[in-house]
Amino acid sequence: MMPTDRPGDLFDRLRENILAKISLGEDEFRAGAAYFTPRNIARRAFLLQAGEVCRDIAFVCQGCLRYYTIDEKGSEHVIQFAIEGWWIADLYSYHAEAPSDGYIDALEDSELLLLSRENLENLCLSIPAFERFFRLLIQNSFVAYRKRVAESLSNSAEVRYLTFLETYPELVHRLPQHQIASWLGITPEALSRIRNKIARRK
Amino acid sequence: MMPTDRPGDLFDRLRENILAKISLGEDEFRAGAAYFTPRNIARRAFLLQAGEVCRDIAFVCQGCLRYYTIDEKGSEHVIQFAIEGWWIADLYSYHAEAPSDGYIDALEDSELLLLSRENLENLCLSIPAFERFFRLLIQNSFVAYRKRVAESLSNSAEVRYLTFLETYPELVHRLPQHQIASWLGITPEALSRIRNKIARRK
DNA sequence: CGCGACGTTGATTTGCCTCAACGATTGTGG
DNA sequence: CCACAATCGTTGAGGCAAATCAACGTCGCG
Repeated sequence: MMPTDRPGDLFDRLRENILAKISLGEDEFRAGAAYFTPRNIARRAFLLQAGEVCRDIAFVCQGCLRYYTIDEKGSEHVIQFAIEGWWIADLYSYHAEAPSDGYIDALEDSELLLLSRENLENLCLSIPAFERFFRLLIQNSFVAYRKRVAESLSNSAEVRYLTFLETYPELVHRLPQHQIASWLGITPEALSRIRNKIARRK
Repeated sequence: MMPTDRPGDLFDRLRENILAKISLGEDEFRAGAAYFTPRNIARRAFLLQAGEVCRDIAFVCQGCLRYYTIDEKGSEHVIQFAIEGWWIADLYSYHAEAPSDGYIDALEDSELLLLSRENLENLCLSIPAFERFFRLLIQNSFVAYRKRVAESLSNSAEVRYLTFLETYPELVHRLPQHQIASWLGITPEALSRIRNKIARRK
């Protein structure tokens, strides 16, 4: 079904997300939305596995996904979470068409809008405002990762956890603790003790 | 002096850097180069200090700079180095026109080409190929930071140092060891012991 | 020359990991 | 619908990597 045929709830969230960064007429938005492909994905299912080329950028309409890597000892390391209103992909693999070194899977049943590389290309050509949107999107992601590097160089696990609580309050009660621990770069046991310590202080 | 008046050595490196990513006629390049301002900076001098707004992106023609933050205990943490052919700025501050939380200073006497925000804007408007160039630049930086996050989550200081050696061999003999230690997120003493250990192994 | 910057080495401490065991909850197949 | 397994969070004991604190040698430079 064409998005122009119905102002579907799926696309409402995309519209909101895009209009927050750039200004765009409803006609242009609908034309742009046509480049996206809706897709549902079940909890624990993979959107991307290491070795594959990342074919799509995913916009999360509903649900929760993560991008993570596995090291040579077999441990998972969460690089990114994505809930409603977030974008997720392995951008390196996506643009270079090179095999990804990580995995994207769903932590909850999720509804996505996918944008393939060819469609992104055409979308940006036909509606230049989208070029600007995606530049801003990458720019913001870049800044976020740089902050994370600075944070991890400067602070203890406890401080990093407190920063996480402040920065992503909507994630705290939604993610299993061991996933948060992985994102922080510590073990679940360590996070448990940190939480215990913080609770005792109050 | 206009860059069109002489094919100055300063701009040679910029040309090389840009042509490596996009294709551009010599006329367009010269027109673009006119938006840049040459600037020399002495060792230990600041290009940016915390609290200031980052006014320029710097392209390094010659020399070496670093971007770093200072935590509440007064310790420095190097986020990025930049030698010839690299770009450096606090992009967040630059685009948001918000006060920076870090410092950029010169580790060696350096020659730079500066690009202000207004000039970047005009440059991209007048020569669209530059818009693409800077998008690619940010994209690559983004990917590099993401790799660094993954690396720091997965590996010990020793492995991270070995990765640094492989990834930036041109930096190893040029930077003081305590700067490398700071970039790795360890103390100079720890790096000294790691180097000692590696040397003994061989 | 003398001072500051830099790298090294040693002794001690500490933050986090590892391994192990244990409840609580969830989910699933018989 | 229950029984059993798997998942998740917690707690304890012991170990290790890196921090901290301190001392010292070397070099380069004003």
